[in-house]
Amino acid sequence: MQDSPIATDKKTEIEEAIVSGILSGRIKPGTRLGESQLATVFSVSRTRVREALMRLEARCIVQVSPRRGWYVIEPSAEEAMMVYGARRALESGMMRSLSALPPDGPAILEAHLDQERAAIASGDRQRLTYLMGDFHIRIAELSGNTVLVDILRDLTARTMLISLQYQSDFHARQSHEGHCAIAAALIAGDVAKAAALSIEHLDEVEAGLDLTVRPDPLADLRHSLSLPTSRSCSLQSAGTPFPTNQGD
Amino acid sequence: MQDSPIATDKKTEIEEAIVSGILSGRIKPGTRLGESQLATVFSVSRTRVREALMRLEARCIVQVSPRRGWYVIEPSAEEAMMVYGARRALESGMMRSLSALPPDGPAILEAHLDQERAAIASGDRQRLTYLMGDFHIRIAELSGNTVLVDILRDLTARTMLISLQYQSDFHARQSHEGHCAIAAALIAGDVAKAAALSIEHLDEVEAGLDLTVRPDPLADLRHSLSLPTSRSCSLQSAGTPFPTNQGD
DNA sequence: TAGGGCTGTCTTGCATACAAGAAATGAACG
DNA sequence: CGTTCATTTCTTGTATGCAAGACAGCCCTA
Repeated sequence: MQDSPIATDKKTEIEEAIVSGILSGRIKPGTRLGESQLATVFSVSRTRVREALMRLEARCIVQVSPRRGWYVIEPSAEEAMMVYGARRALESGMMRSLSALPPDGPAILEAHLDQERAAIASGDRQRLTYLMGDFHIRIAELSGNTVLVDILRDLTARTMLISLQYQSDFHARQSHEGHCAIAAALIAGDVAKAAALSIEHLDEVEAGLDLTVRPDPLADLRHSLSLPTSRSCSLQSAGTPFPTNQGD
Repeated sequence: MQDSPIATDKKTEIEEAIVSGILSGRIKPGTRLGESQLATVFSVSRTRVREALMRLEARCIVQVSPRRGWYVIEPSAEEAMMVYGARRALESGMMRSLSALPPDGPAILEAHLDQERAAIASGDRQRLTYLMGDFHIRIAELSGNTVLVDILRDLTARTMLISLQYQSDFHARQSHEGHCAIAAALIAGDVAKAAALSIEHLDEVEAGLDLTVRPDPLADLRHSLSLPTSRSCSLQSAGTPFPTNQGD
């Protein structure tokens, strides 16, 4: 039951399924999201699929090319830098506001870090990817501010797309250590240090990207040729085109 | 030209018109937004209206009550505090990242402050309301980070709804002075001071609200009775139900 | 008069049909 | 063989129709 994640109400089912796919790295930037295909997969009419896609478009997660199709956003280098910039501003500011951690805060952080360690040990990369992004959301949750959580959730989804597009290799251990340092500072109550570490951490992750070279300079051309992106997207023709139940 | 603002593409026309109405205070929290009415006003079918409303729902600006109707969000006191909290985190973090202002930054800030002064002098409250929120967006624009701008734009719209619902009286002069101080610190290059002033400024504005008393404790009840909110919303029966062209 | 149920009306929810456009295909032609 | 143009197919864009539900008003009853 933990596969079809949360399984919220009918209304946001499709939206959440797509976001979940992105968050766990199953759906890549540039993936085509055909209305009819999704309608078939979810056994609904195009109307509801469109509504979900519209909402995702408002969240800057998908994009429609008029009369051509819906595609998961392929963030440009500029957009990538801006997303990281926004996260630096938001998260550092958030840290500074976290002077009083809730009583169970340390335990929550420790539990999450344990999960990260377990994922590293087991080599479950999809889960690790998800956890790495989720750490920051965990912290936002500690603030008790759901507005902050929602904003950060969207930024995390976009970050995931950026990583998939520009990250040459994933320094899981380095990221994990960054998380540990931030958590330690927070638990120690040193919010200024936590803020500084957050900026540093995001800088590191951003530095791990290769933004100077476009990962797929022929992306536009490929689109005109209707080739998915660089590799197959598996949404196009596979028997189970939308593996929402994959992963943990 | 500043009335029907931007008048972007056909696709976001309805959405932007509603947001613009909120930003200038013409549309109040709790206002009912009937699909058919909007469809008539914009001379389109309900389909496109629904799409616009869905996008606005994703931005936490409107809300649908199943089979009853769409309403502009009436932020709860909790949500109000969280929005201000998010803005404090975001804006203070943003200030600290603004070490290098663009060359025309000071001029832009001064020009905006002049507009605020002019609006105060002329007593054009609608325009003043709009400008007060827009100041913060101006600063985000100085960062050159459109991601930040978009996030702050949505938060500003929500802030506007909060103000309309909870602000007993509008201390325009005090807010203006806060803006002046922030601008001065930014121009002087003292980002830490600008960050501190931002938090202070938002605290002041939040303190100006009356969050302890629900402005309309019977809101839910009224809804069940299908009375708009507390007063008439003018969208229901007026001849020109949706005055998008009103205001400056 | 107060309460309960029925019915009419108005709303959104959702599916479907068709229009409009883009891109791929293939044929004709130089 | 390469190019151009018509056609065919596939996609989204938009409107419309009908179903489902909520609410208001009314009548009926006790």
